[in-house]
Amino acid sequence: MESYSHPPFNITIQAVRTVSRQFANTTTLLHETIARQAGLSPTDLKYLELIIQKGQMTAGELAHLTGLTTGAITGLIDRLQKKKLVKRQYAKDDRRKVFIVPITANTSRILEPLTHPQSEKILRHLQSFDEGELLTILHFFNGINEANLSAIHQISRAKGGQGATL
Amino acid sequence: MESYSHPPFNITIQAVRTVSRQFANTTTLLHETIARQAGLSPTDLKYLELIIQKGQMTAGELAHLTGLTTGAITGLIDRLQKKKLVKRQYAKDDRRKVFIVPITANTSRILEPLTHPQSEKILRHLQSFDEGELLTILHFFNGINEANLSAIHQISRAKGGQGATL
DNA sequence: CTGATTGTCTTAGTGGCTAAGATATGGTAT
DNA sequence: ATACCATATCTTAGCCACTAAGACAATCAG
Repeated sequence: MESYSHPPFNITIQAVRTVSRQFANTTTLLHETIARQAGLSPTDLKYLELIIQKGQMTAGELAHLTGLTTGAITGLIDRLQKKKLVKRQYAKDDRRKVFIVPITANTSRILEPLTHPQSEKILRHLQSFDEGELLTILHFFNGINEANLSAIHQISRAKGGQGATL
Repeated sequence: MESYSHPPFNITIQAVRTVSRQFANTTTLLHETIARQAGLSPTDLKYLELIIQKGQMTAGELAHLTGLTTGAITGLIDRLQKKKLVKRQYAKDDRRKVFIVPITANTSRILEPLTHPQSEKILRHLQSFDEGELLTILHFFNGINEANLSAIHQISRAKGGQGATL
């Protein structure tokens, strides 16, 4: 009887759904905690990370990417600039455009102490899996991400289709 | 001697980190999309889900759980009550206390059409894994969640220790 | 019964958001 | 060049959820 040593399949599936939801929750909460500790709002940190990840971009591109209005972007840049985490750089070829340039060194100095221990812990956890297991996890995430993106697209399309394009 | 470098291994680990971050992002974005489509703010939906998940509770308990002030909770309940998604129920034994009772039927009617297709898709994805693979995924999530919670606790403790207890 | 405590609501003030329009630059047709 | 329209960002007014502080009502302790 394998049911002695193995929980029923459906129960395991339900367990995965539960812990993956918890993962989203704890990850969001950790992000907010880090932001508050870094003296930023959660959204400001989120968009700062986006700027760093995508590299320098214009205010308009960021507005489109985040789904925020240009007015909100102006305020966002103002706040980040005051903290020396980004700077405005006016384009030479088109002086209307303003590039938002991340000052990565300053951001790292603030964030790294907060994230480093956690990052190491997760690395060790990941190293406890073998290559095949990691590929399973990778495959799991890829499927969910694909489903999430298509659901976002589909639901947005149903009615007022505006929002972030992250 | 550092020659035991498995070339693909570190790359796979990095890939898992990337897709798990994307998972958090797409999940959050999907949640916001669903909320907007349901006529709720993302935070209102988040807290409504919490009320449903934990079952009925008093306003003060919700305030403690979410990290919001009691004033914010009053506003939250007002908004959800106006939409008939929760109701206030004054405790018999202590008439200061107000229980927030979720009206699950109304919430389901609004949310289910939005979430059902996605839920089915994810179920099918999960069913494509065998039991052992699901247990691997489960183990992965459990480790991360534990690390996240301890990091939240540790970072919060470092300075102003206030926030949600979700 | 009195005074302190508890649980929720109310009020005033703050901050980030949107919508709309101002400002400045760039592109195009004549 | 000139006039005109388009584009990119900033500015302004108003909104809404939040916090902080305190009001109010119910409960508890001596």
